[in-house]
Amino acid sequence: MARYRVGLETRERILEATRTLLAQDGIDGVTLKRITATAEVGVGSFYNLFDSKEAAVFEVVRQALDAVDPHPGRADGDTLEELVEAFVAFMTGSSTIARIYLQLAGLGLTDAAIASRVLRSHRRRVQRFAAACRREDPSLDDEAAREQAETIMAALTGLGLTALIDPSFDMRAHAARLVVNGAVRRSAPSER
Amino acid sequence: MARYRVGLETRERILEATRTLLAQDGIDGVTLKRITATAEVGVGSFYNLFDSKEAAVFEVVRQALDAVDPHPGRADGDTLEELVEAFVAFMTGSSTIARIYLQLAGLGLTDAAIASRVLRSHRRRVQRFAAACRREDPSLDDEAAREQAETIMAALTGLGLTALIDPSFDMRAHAARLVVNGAVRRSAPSER
DNA sequence: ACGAACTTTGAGCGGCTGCTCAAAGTTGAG
DNA sequence: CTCAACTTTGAGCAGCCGCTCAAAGTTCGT
Repeated sequence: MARYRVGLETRERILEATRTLLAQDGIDGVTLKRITATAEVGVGSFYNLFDSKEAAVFEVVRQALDAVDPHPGRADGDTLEELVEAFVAFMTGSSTIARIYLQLAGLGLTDAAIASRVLRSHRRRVQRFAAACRREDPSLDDEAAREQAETIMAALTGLGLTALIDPSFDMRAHAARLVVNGAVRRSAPSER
Repeated sequence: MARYRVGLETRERILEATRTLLAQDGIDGVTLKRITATAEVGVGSFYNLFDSKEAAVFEVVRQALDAVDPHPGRADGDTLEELVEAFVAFMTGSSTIARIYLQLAGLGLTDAAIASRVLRSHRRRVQRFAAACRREDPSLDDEAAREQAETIMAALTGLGLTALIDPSFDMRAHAARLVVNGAVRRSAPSER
């Protein structure tokens, strides 16, 4: 849509404004008026570059979901520690985007379109974690590795949510406990 | 506000309608028109019984938060298994209320008023879990028990979120793994 | 420097929002 | 049965929402 340099810059300003407002005030705080005011752009310019308000929000959200994965290029290689650390860093460091990510997951509870986007990214991440689990403990079969990955990821998500709501919560310490003697211990004794 | 029998019944119908809509369509799906239409009540009647739309939503939400605690009367006594099972049952069983609960946590990310309500209920629950942890393993000091409780609760919240978004996710199995050989194992070896 | 392609602008549209209020109807204690 | 207290009703208000469009301005290959 944007072909000239100025158009692309305006597009970036709009996305940046949308991202800021999403993180600051949540999905309800994002109105067209506020986006265009923050981006210092006329309402018409917005519709030159995006089909709808929803389109801009989705674009921000897509970028947010992508940002959760460390080393997206490296096909295989991240260790479990790296993956966990990357997730913790994402939650505690770039809390702006993390807030969007978690609020999105919440919205997925009642919006099927959002849910499918969240789930797709979630499943991709489960695979990365599962692969790391198998590298850590080759005796695991595919299914066990996947289950272990689901558990650790769900736990990390919950820890992140708590950390963002409660500033005094030390997510890194709790995540470390999970990994060292928690759900993803190296040699799972697991008797049923 | 409501003093006559009919008034109380209308109040209940409104709360029920609000609860249903909140769970079905999320916070954005709840409009005054839809509430009053679902409850089969005039708009004016609504404002006889509630100060604002927000007041009705908060009331539903308060009830939802209270519903997370099992045996609220029993001052001390629930075992860790009971607490975990109650949380799992809440998430998988009464998914209507569970959805409200989790979406509320998401909203707490950007709304300070909601955050403080969520945090208060969260902290109360941490105390119950921590007490259960100490009963399980009396060698724990207060601080260690609290941290263990925070970890297991955050993990359970994350598992619940995943379970509500992904219907194929078996929350009970994953929660069991957490408790049996996970974050809350009975004798914490914990070397740093 | 020309001029087609691209970008900017904001008043205004239709629609939905939460909410008010005066008039009519219902309840239930005495 | 009486009647004050309580409840119901919905048209309508002010205000915000996402969005359109025609006119004016800017960019940049030629």
